[in-house]
Amino acid sequence: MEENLVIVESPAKANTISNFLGKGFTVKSSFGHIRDLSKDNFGIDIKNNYTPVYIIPDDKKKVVAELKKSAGEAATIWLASDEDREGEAIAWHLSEVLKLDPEKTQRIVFHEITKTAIKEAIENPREINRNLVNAQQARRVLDRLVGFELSPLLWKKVRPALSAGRVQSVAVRLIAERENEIDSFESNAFFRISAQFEFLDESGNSHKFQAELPSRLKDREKAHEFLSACRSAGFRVLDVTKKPVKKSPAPPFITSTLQQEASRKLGFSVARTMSVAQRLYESGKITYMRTDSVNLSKSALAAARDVIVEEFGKEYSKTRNFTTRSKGAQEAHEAIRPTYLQNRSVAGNRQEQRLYELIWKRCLASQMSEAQLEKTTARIRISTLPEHLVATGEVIRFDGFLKVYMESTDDEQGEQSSGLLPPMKENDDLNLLKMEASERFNQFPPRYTEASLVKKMEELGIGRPSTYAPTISTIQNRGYVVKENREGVERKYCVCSLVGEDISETIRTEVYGKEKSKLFPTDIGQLVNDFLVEYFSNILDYNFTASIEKEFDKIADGKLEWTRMIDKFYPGFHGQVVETARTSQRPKGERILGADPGSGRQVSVKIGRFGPMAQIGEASEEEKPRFASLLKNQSIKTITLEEALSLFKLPRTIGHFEDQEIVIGIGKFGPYARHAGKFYSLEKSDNPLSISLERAIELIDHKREQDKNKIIRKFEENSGLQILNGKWGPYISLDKKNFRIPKSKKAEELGYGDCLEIIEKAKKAKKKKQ
DNA sequence: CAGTGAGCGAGCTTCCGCTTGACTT
Repeated sequence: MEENLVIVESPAKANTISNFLGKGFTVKSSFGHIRDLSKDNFGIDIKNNYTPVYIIPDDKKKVVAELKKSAGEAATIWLASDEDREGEAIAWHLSEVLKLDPEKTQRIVFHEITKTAIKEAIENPREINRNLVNAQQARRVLDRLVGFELSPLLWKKVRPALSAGRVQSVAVRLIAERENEIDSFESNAFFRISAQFEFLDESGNSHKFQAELPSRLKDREKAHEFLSACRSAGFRVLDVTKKPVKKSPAPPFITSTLQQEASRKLGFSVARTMSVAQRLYESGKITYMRTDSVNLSKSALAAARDVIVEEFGKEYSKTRNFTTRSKGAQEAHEAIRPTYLQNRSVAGNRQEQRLYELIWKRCLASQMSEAQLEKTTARIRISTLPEHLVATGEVIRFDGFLKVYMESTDDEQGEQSSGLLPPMKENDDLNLLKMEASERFNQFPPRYTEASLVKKMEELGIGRPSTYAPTISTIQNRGYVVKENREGVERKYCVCSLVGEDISETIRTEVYGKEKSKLFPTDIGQLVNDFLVEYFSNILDYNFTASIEKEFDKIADGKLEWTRMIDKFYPGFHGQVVETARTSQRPKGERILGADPGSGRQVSVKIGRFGPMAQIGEASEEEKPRFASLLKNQSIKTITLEEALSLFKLPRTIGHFEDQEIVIGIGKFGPYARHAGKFYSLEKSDNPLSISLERAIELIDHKREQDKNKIIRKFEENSGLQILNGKWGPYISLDKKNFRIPKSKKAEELGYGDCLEIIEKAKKAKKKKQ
């Protein structure tokens, strides 16, 4: 009989700890929470003082059974879940579900997975903190009440299967409001002056450098005035100042910063980052990847120091302890770092290697010296004008942490780093080579990327390291938000230049507004957001989470009873829901675009039962209205009358191919081309209103080619049986029912009998399950 | 599997945070 059973949350952690503890200890994992609220009747007995009704979900029954068995065989059970609200709740649920004897049960915590930390934890056990558990119950119950009251209201008022919640609805709000800001943004033009100078040093060597006018000029006229005044001017150095600047490294990664940097530097989505990190964690290469703490263990600090001194020298090492700045942080784990800092790279696929290297660099850099820079500023006097031009240069005196890592920013127009300025001094004369006044425009506020949304959510204290990626998936799956690229738009701008005595003007073009992997609200997202903000401004408030977190803290401190807190919130909120259900109009987001030139009837767009649609005429009129769905990339907010009218031109015949006509239309699955009774989906870049016959034929040929490759084998014995190539590899299809091929078998080598055997087995297995 | 947009009513959807595999056509 094993003497000790230790229960942690993650199986990978269980493995590591097991090695530290050795004989006499069995370490098992709970795989996170083992119980949750039932889905029936909120899982809360509201009338009975909000008593939670907990159940063990089906996929956790096996784990629980195993833990029960092990617990029964152990003399002492050590509950070693994380030291935060959720972890404490997990410990409590374990003690309840496993019916643990308090005499035999110990609660322990550790923040880092090292032998000393664990030994220390075992020597200092404590009891389960019921106040902390109650804070978690309050959190859980409140989220359930909000989510399960608001979502059905949306089913009733907007569309089935929608959802709303404390976290996701605020995330959607951020994106919707940013889009509104961009819509109402007015771009102003102005002019910027830049000049290229030549400086001749004492030996007569020529140095060229760039200087700028710090202020903007209002318009083209002012730009011309400025250049004219400079035509016959002399230029002289007014003064040169040098200033040392220090740059410090960023703290090591936590979940949110890892997601941001992997997005900027590697182009990973947040979900990709988390799944690659998970693999690195499971193979023991990095510490836990869902964390909000920037803390590093003592052993990691020592290892970092050793590696830095060895690789770069003593002067590059500077041990630092970072403090966590985000508010809601619970700090149950270390920062994300390599388990062995001496490993600069690891085995694995390309993505794993790149992410690991990023983590290694960031962690190491955090323990390195500041970079020392010298910033030089030269002011240049213009003999004919009171304004000064300014040239700046920056040189690195000591690179420090920059040797391994530089944090990126979300700014798309990065500052151009200027190098060293020429060795000029006060009153030196300069030759003007060229001066330009270039038209610029102020930028609309940036749209969110997945990663910058995570950053914003973290600032607001909304969501947790374990939920950032799933939340972002949810709001996309519900159709509130889409991640898209946008083509930029060409814009002309004016450049006036002064060379010698001549002032000339040219018009150039640039592309602006190009977007890559940005989050856009959909029509339904905007509609739902407007509705929720109107009727539930308290829940959608950006500070809602922060203010209830304060209450949870009071509960955790034993100063507030959790059911009292819920009772202060729920009756009012429930009344709000009932009242909104009774009084609010079904929101349609209708917009009237104008009149149909043909019939004079009203043309409008709105959200219908099946999504955004355009409509000619009104339901009240004698003649029935005509309807057409909007295209995927069109929106109720921005569609024009002309665009709406052209939707009614579908379906249309665009020509003939193989003696049959090709008809373009929009169906259940989007735009299609129909030919000889078969349908061919148009691609995203194809516009159904303007697609050419050639392109449509290309799509048909392509599809035919694909279908040819799809079939791996056919059988004479039965034409309904085929081996096909699918998204997840080969599979067997029998009369449109599909069956998996066991991994041990090769698809090409399967005979008719083999297929039937596989099908029979699959059918039997299915019966058994039921 | 590609034409929908009236209204009714069955029965379904849904939250946030902890964790991983199982599994899809």
